[in-house]
Amino acid sequence: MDKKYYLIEEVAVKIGLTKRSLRYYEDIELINPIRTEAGYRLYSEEDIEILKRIIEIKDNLGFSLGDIKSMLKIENNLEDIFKGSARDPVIIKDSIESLEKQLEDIERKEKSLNKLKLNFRNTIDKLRSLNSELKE
Amino acid sequence: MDKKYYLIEEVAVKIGLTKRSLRYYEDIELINPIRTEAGYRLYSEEDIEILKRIIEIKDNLGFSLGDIKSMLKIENNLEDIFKGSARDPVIIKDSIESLEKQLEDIERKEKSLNKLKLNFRNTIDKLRSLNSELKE
DNA sequence: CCTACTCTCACGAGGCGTGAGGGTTT
DNA sequence: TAAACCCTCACGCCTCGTGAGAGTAG
Repeated sequence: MDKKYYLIEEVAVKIGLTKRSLRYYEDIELINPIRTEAGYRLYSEEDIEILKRIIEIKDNLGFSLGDIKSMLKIENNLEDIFKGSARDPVIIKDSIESLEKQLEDIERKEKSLNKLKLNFRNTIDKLRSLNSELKE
Repeated sequence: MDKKYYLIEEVAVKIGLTKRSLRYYEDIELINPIRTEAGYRLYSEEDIEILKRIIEIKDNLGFSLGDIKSMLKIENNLEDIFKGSARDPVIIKDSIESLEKQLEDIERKEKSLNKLKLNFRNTIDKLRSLNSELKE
């Protein structure tokens, strides 16, 4: 099971961030690529998937890199739990609660977004029919 | 048809912004309350509704005040169109296009949000069943 | 006279990076 | 030697405000 790894430049090109930003994302602990002996960053496929998710969540939704960092942290906790290394019921309970809170947040967003969407659709429809009226 | 108007302090309390922010929102042309002779801001019920929407869109969705400003501007254009004072087909066409672009944006957001939601739900479910397993 | 309003100038925190410069690896 | 990497320090821009101070209205 040998893995493929990528240097920072390849990753930058692949996902459309600057190398500088990739280093920055590491500074703020969003991502943690392994290193060569000499200290060169080596990004795994998995790292790249995470980066793509980060970009999607950041660009398409209203989340800051800080928000995303907490999400990822929770995910890491979960991995530990599922792996069996952290089956403390208290931790599990806390995790569930934390996730539920975030889920509520998401659902609130969804509601607002839906309202906005209907609003837009409505207006577009009205405009369209006005447009065809005028053409008659 | 006499309207009710509110001074800045009342509005601030009512909707949970500072007076300072309300003035700021006016600076950046999000809102435009009328004034008394002496220059005091007078907010109408309608202004307050707009402010509430601004807050919802800003807090619950990922939109900046700048984004919101463009949305409101488009809405104003639309009012003119519907009132019949701007029935230029070109303007109508442009408005439709602009709205469609924003709608696409919203739909993209919706998709990402939905993905995120499913992800969260899934994880919560897994955690819950793990939790009840452990209790046996 | 006190309070609420007006304005303007300026500052500030947080988010998201970027640039330069000097050193090391391939 | 050139190109790609490393690090650190510092700066910059944008957003979203906030604070202070001086003047006017009720």
